[in-house]
Amino acid sequence: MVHILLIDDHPLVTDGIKTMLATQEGIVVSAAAKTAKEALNLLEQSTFEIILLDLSLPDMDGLVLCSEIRKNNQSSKIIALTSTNETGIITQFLQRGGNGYLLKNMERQELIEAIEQVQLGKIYLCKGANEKILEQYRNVEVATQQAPVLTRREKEILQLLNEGLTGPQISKQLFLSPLTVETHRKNLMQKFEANSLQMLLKLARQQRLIE
Amino acid sequence: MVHILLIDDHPLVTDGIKTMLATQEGIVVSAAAKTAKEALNLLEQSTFEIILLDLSLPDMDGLVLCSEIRKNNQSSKIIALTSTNETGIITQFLQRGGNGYLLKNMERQELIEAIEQVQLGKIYLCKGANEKILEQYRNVEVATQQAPVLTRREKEILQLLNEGLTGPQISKQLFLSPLTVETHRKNLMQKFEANSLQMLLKLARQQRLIE
DNA sequence: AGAAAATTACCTGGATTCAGGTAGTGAATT
DNA sequence: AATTCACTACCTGAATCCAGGTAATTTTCT
Repeated sequence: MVHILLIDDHPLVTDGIKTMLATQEGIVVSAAAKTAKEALNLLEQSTFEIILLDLSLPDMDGLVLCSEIRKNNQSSKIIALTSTNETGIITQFLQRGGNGYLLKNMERQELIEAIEQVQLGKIYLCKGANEKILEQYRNVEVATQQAPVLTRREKEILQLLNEGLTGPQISKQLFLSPLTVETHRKNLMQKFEANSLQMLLKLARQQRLIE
Repeated sequence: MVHILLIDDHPLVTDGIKTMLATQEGIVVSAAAKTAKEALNLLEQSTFEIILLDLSLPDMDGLVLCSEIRKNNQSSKIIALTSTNETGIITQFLQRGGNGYLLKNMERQELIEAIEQVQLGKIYLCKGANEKILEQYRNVEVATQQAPVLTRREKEILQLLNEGLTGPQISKQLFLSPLTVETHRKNLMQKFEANSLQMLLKLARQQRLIE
């Protein structure tokens, strides 16, 4: 049996969802909260496989609540309920460990599909949200030149440079001479035709070699 | 009637797809090419609503061919056919103007669904590809601390630093003393608690203040 | 086995960054 | 009128980066 916690301050929405799921076998709305505080209390007492979370709550930002829930609970699947598709919200929600994103005017069938998908460990986004995410890729300019071929060591050092480490710090981490790290850095910059570390990282990022 | 150009050097695949679509009303495979060269020739002579493109061709990288096709043709919808789901390939394909991404072992139903979706101007990704894209969002850590408040000048300099300019280069561009730029850089690093330029840019990027 | 590529390490010297200050000017706020 | 903030500019000294090399050892490929 899949147990659901419903977090929303609009009775209309909670009633609607309860009705949608009433006839569905294997799924039961076993608790409902009108505020973030209430929800966190409920989560201390019991566990739920699915959490349906309205992102606009009276007492706390829904995104923050999502992070809070994730802090103490890695297993529950969190599905956001919102009224609008906004790229920034969607990406932030995903970053905070959300599993699904639905508009409140969804169909019954979509809700059930979403619950099933996230149960399987997948991410479910409603059509609009999915498209917003994909659109982001369109506006990135294509790297004009070929990405240079890097050796294993070079990739490794590029990675560490990108994490903000300095040459000497890297040399300690990899048990290498600082001079060796510098040689690799120099070769990287030559391959990318960069003349500063920032430029190197910027170019490598454009080629999707890091981050 | 939807006209399809099929670009693939494996007879098995082209035959399979032709068979899949033979019984489908409103869709016809009206040309097939085994190489990129052939494909480009065909595209000079006629236009196609849909282009099914194998990304591993003998004479040209499929991604490059995708860009080539888009250069002279904004209206055709390009659907990639591949054997593997690789994040880098998927994102690059989308950036180069691709519209759909399918694995070669797809079902007939999925192929038709994909063709319909891209015809409507949407992007169709096979399940695996969609998941790869979404996974990317997971690995971005959420900014833990508050973004510091920056002054106008600081934002400006942060921006230029991010573009890969060095302190002295910025000073020339803004008609400032190099020492002044350095002061701003120093203040920025203090505000972000960074101890290197890369770290500063990394943190600022996490806070979505740049890029 | 031999060639090519990768990895390691060093040298020199100039440029830039980093960290710790101080200080004057102008604009906005209280 | 006094204070705060942003912007400007400077000083010192150490650390790091950048650019141009050379060179020995190991790994990888043919």
